[in-house]
Amino acid sequence: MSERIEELEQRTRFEPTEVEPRIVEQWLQSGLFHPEPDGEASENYSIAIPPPNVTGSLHMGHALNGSIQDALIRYHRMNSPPPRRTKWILGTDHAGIATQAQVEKALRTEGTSRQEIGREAFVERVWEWREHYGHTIVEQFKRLGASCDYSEERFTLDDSYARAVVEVFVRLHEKGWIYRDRYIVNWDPGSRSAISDLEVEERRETDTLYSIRYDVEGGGSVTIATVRPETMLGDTAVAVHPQDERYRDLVGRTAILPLVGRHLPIIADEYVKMDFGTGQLKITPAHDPNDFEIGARHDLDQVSVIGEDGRMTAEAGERFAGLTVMEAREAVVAALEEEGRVVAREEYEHEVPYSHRSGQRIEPLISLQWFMSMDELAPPAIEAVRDGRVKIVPDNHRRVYLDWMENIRPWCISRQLWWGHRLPVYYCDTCGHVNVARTPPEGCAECGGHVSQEEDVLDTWFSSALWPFATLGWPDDTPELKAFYPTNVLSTARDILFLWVARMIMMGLELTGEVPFSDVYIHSVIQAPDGRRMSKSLGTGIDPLDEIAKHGADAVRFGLLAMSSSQDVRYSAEKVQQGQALANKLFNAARFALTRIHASLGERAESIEPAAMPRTVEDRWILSRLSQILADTGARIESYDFSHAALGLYDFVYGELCDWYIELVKHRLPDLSGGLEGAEEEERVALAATLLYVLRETVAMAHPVIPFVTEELWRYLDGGDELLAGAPYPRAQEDLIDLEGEVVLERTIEAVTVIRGWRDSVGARAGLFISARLNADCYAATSGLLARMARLDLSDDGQADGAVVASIPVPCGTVEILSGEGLDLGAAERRRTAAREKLQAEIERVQAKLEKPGFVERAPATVVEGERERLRQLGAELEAL
RNA sequence: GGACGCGUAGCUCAGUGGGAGAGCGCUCGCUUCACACGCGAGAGGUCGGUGGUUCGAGUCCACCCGCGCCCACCA
Repeated sequence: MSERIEELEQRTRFEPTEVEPRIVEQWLQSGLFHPEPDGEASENYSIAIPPPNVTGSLHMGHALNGSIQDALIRYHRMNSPPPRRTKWILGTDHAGIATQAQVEKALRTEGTSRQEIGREAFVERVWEWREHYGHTIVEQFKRLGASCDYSEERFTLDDSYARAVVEVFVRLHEKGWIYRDRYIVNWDPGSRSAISDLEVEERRETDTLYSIRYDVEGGGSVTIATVRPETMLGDTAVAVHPQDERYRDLVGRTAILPLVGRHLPIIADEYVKMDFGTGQLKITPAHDPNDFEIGARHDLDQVSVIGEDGRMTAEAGERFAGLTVMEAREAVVAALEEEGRVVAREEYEHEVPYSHRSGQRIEPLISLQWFMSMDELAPPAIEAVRDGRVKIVPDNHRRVYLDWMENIRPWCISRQLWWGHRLPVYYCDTCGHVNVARTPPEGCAECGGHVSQEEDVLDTWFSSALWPFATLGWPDDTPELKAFYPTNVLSTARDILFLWVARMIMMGLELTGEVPFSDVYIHSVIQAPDGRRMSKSLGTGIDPLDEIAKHGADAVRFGLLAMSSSQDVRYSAEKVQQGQALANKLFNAARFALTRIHASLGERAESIEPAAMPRTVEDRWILSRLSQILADTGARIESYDFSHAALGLYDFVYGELCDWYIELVKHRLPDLSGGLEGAEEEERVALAATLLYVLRETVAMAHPVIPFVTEELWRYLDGGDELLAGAPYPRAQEDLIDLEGEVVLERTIEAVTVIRGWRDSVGARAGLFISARLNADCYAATSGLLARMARLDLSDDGQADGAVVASIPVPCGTVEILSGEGLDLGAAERRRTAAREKLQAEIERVQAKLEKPGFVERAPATVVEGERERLRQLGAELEAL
């Protein structure tokens, strides 16, 4: 036996920690993950990874999406013709707010702050941070076995990427779609920046709803309700509904704002609900998005009483200026109480906006920001999804996408941060002209005066929106772009469908004229085992790297794919264990086959080529099953049905290959002992070739799901130097499908199961005191397999000795169990009775069905005949007992 | 207020209008010469509820109950 096989024989289990680092190294050395940029995108396959935050580390979502994308990439790489140009575009996102927050936190522990060290030093610090922590997650992707193109790692702040960002900004500004405006925005006091609508999260909270009486000039009063009394300081009107009979007389008159004394026009606007509260509404254009709109319609003043620091401004008046919003609320209520203006207060449950980034409560306020209009960008992106150029899987998300896109609003793209792409906007210090330019201008285009660049940076999602093409060298017409753009699929979780996916589609169409990907696959969100959100702060997080260390990357990948579905799922440790078991099982099956073949054929074993050479019914069966699972697995991966792809592999390896096929053929490969006859040797060689063939195809088939164990086994099964990652994906062989062979084997399996059950129930020891007799058909059909599998002294009709203890009907005929010494016949009788009762009940059920009025007339003939046949069979079985 | 989705074995979940499934857990038995990350056997389900369509419903329809999630400008 060769050294290689001897060494393999010693390894009784698959040890991921030993194997994985070695295999990763081989893959990286091979260059297989880096395709040369040749050909057209239509003939190549590519995926752009959703770029993880540069300072992030691998969490369960990355691990799942990594497993999904890698399964797709590996499958398509194996399926593409050499040189297998399949590219998984890799890179990280600078993640403005998140990264800045981390570095700020670090600065705080050093007792300083970004304000203290200044912008330049701060940005310097962030780059250092990035150098230090920015590659962690990429290394972690390697541990998962992700076959990204590591040789070309992108970063959304790289110079070339920044060029793309500036180009886009300038182009869209020239078109008039990017503009500057004073508008009410979601102000996040936590990050001291505006954030987009999508970064706001509504939380249900209970507050006090105050009813406050404002006097009306010339007599009378209005009563308004608010949960935010502090904002009354910024009221500039009171509104009622134009059709509201009760208040018709009030419209046009003037209310007096308590505490402040400001004169508030009483206006009519259809926004006001007549049936809610008093039907009288205070209008605060500077601190409420609705009021802002109403204010615009009626040309009302905007009085900003809350500042960007979350404190009351001077405009709030001396008594309140400088107070926090909450302090101001108390103070305002107290002051109003004093004047006797609070007429009611009640508990009130409502939605309160919070920043998704900082967790702080959003302060809507008016601010000068940059916006991107969606009016021209959205329609083509809607059309692309409507007409199927972009397919969203599963398709129930299609509607969600379309609904959102059809009601899309301008996007606030400026952020008051330091970490990110600074807007390519240069304000003239002299004339105030706004210069927008690809390169910093020498001076103002209007007056030649000195210019200063905009302080704000762009929303991170602005640069992310360009990801599929900016990573490939756009705006230049590079070979990479030609070879890999558009990409094939974008795989992500639901939560960034609008934030990112929709924007990529819009930007892709506008800037490249093509959809950035043809499929969007929306995968599950993995929750903690108890159903809560998986999060570090809740303590519900499970670290995928811990799981990889414990169970191996194959196990984690298998588990994640197996548990994923079209909806959110709870993390299942069992599925990971199942994956670990599968990797080990496959390893041992291959190990056994290889060592047994060598033991059985000696030198000859070295020269056996894997090939389908069926000699027996079980050979025909496994080849047939193999061909079908090959077709199924490919189809499942292509249709993003990863769960069934993974579980189907498990079922095949366990339920068919190992439990039955290998068990069935063991005896045909006895240890090399005594002389080998020529014919006998040829039979063994044929079996060895078939067994190796089945294993090789199985291993290759499973590679996209469990790449490590399969790559490890490949060198034993293929014989060449080629890595499995670069080998062709096995194809289903139509001519090996053999339904007749399958039927015979399934019958055999049923018979064996029955006999084993008997032996188990009577407590007989293996092979002792029990034998069985088959009728002739049954015996012939199974070619004696039954005997070996059931470890019985088995004979065909009338040949075995002993009294008949039981006749067991199996699909191919009847098995008679013959007694021997030591049988517990009482147990046998009990079992027989139970079986009889079960059969009787089943017969009655089927009879009732057949006798039911209308069944015979209306049900399809095949169904009726099937039921009758079943009844006959059940009757025969009962008879036999 | 709208949209989408989910209630199937103790747990996590598959399930195509015609005989209720898997993994794990549980019980019993196996140191059977690949694998105890293993092998064999078994227990355990009024398929959330009520109606309807159908010869036939876990599957289709309606309503109800419970749960999740997304969108949304009612103070």
